[in-house]
This record gives sequence, C-alpha cells and structure tokens, in this order.
Amino acid sequence: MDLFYQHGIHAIGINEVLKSSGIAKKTLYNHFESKEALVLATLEQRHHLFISWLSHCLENAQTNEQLAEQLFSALDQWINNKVAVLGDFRGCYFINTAAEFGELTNPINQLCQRHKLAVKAILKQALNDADDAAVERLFLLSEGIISTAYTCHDTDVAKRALKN
Amino acid sequence: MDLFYQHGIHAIGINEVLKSSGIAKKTLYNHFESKEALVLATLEQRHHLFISWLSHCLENAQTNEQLAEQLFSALDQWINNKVAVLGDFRGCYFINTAAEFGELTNPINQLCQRHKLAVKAILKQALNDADDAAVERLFLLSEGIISTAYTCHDTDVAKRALKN
DNA sequence: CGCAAGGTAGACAAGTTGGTCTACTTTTTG
DNA sequence: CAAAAAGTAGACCAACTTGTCTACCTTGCG
Repeated sequence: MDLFYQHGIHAIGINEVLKSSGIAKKTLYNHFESKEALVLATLEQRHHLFISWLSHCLENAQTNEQLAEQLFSALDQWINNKVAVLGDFRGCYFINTAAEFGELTNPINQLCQRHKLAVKAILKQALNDADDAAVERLFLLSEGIISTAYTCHDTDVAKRALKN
Repeated sequence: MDLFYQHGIHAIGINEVLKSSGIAKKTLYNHFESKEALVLATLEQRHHLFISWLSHCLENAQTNEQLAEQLFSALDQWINNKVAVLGDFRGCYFINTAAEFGELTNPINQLCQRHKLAVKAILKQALNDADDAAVERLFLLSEGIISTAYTCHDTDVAKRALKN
C-alpha cells in the first residue's frame, strides 16, 4: 500500500513490492492473481481506512459551519502528517491512481470513482441529507484542498480554508 | 502531448510516441535529450495553451460573481470537450502528471506546481488583486471541479457550480 | 550541381516489466 | 509422526523500457 501510494502504481514494480515486503513471488501470486488484483486490494483497503477515519472526524456536526470546520481541520491534520493510519501525505491515493488509469472500463478507475462517491455520501449524511448545495460546495472545496496541498506543496491551504 | 495527456506518462513508451508521430527515433533524440525532456516540453506547451485559454475566458470580469460565472462556464466547456485546443478532457494534465512524479526535486513536479501557481495568479489578477480570500475560494472550487469531473466522471459538476 | 545537414528505418544494448515454475524448506493439521 | 499445505529463493521467459548507433535517403542551400 505505502509503496504504491508514495510512488504511484506504474513506478513500482512487483519486485520492489516483494523486496519491501519480504515475501516470495510465488506467495504473492498465490494470494493475488495479478498486479492489478494487488492494486485493487490496496485501493479497497485504503478506501475503508479513509472512510472510517473521515466518518469519525465528522461525527456530531450540527451545522454547515461546524461540519466545514471539522472537515477542514481533519484535512489539515492529514496534510501535515498527523494522521498515522493515512501515512505520509502524498495527495489522494484515488485521484492519483485514477490519473494513471483513465479508462472507464478499468476496474481500478471504477474503484476510484466509487471512493469519491462514498466520500460525498458521508458529507451528505453528516448533514442529515439536508442541504444538497452545501454538501456539493463542501465536497468541491475539500477536493480542491487535497489537490492543492499536493500539487502546490501547500501545507497551509486547509488552515486558510478554516479561517474563511 | 495528446498521448501523454490521454494515457499518462508512464503508460506511454517512446516507441508509441514515434509510431504515432511518424518520426524516427534518432530525430526525436536529436531534438530532446531524453523522455523527461520531451515530457517537460509537453508540459510547457500545455501550460502556455491553458494559461492563454483561461486568461481569455476570464477577461473583463468586474465582480467576484462575474468571475465565478465565467470561470465555471469555461470549465464546463472544457469538461464537455467544447475547447478544441485543450483536447478531449482527461482531467488536469498537471495534476495527473504530478500524481506520477511526486518527488519535490523532480523538474516535472516543479513545473506542475508552477502551473498551478500561475493559474492562481491569473485569478488574482482578474480580480485586480482585490480579494485574496475570494481568489483562494475560487481556486479551490475550480480545482475541485476539475478533479471531480475527472475522477467521478461527473460532466455536470461545473454547471451545478454555476447555479450555486 | 554538389555537399552538408538532417531526416528515416530499425537493429541493438542493457535493463526492467509482470508472471511462471522448479526445487527446497517450514508450518499446519489430522 | 506423517502428510499436506503453504512458504522461500530465485532462475527463467517473453515482452517491453529508454537510449545509441549504423546505414541509407532527402532535403535545402551556396
């Protein structure tokens, strides 16, 4: 997971995965029928990790403003490597991976899409399905923050969003 | 350019570039000393293309609201393949490329960052450097829109943003 | 025209890729 | 304990990677 997240899928060969995990090639191909299957498993794992972290961060928000505050401050924690389960921040694993696998028919791409829809659903639920436009704005802002933090190496962007 | 944008850098080998461009390998390496140099050239080219398209789209905006309207409607055009110079929409070339080349020391990554800063500068300028917080929000929203349109295959996201 | 510059096609090198397979060892389990 | 299951190390394969080089051909220009 960490290797793929830190360097991208194409940049990491199976042999590097083996070396870093200390596992034999045969064993790996015993558990996963291909590199794609392995990648899908890492996506699935991170999906669950991320969703449960995010849900926890957004618990008990009462108002739009409160939700925004909790969301942005969670992102700030992540961006500044304060969230152990998410590892060293290197943008969104799903955005990054979708960038490498763009074909709509590719299961990898589809999983990335599903992840994003799940994130949006969590925001919606945190607002009791109240305000669709607010959910949308919050989602777009959070995507923008994650993307900007990564490509601009801007570690303060979430903090600034908190203030505005 | 198109090949790299549509499929990602690692997914496209030099030989595919040659085949698709009808150029001999020697010739290519006569003009570019490496694949990285070629990639940098495509980034540079698209950077200029994109910046000049965007500047044009944002001309003569008087208010925050007007600027937002012009920005979102420009994005909508791009996302729905109405902007010939930008080619078939496949997200932001710079976000996608940064996802593949994450090391801060890599010139490719640095170019991606510079592009984003230039985009932000254009927004700032379009508002006559007036309202920093508004520029920031607009930038984040636009990054979110581009990213969402791509990873969620959501071609209406810019249109919805226009309405809110 | 004649020649230099720069094009073409593609063989080739050295290394990497994902994936299979053999031969052997360790662990689990009835 | 014995047998089966699952692990290990790594050779091997075919295909592909970037990049170099040779040999030939086409241009543009003095």
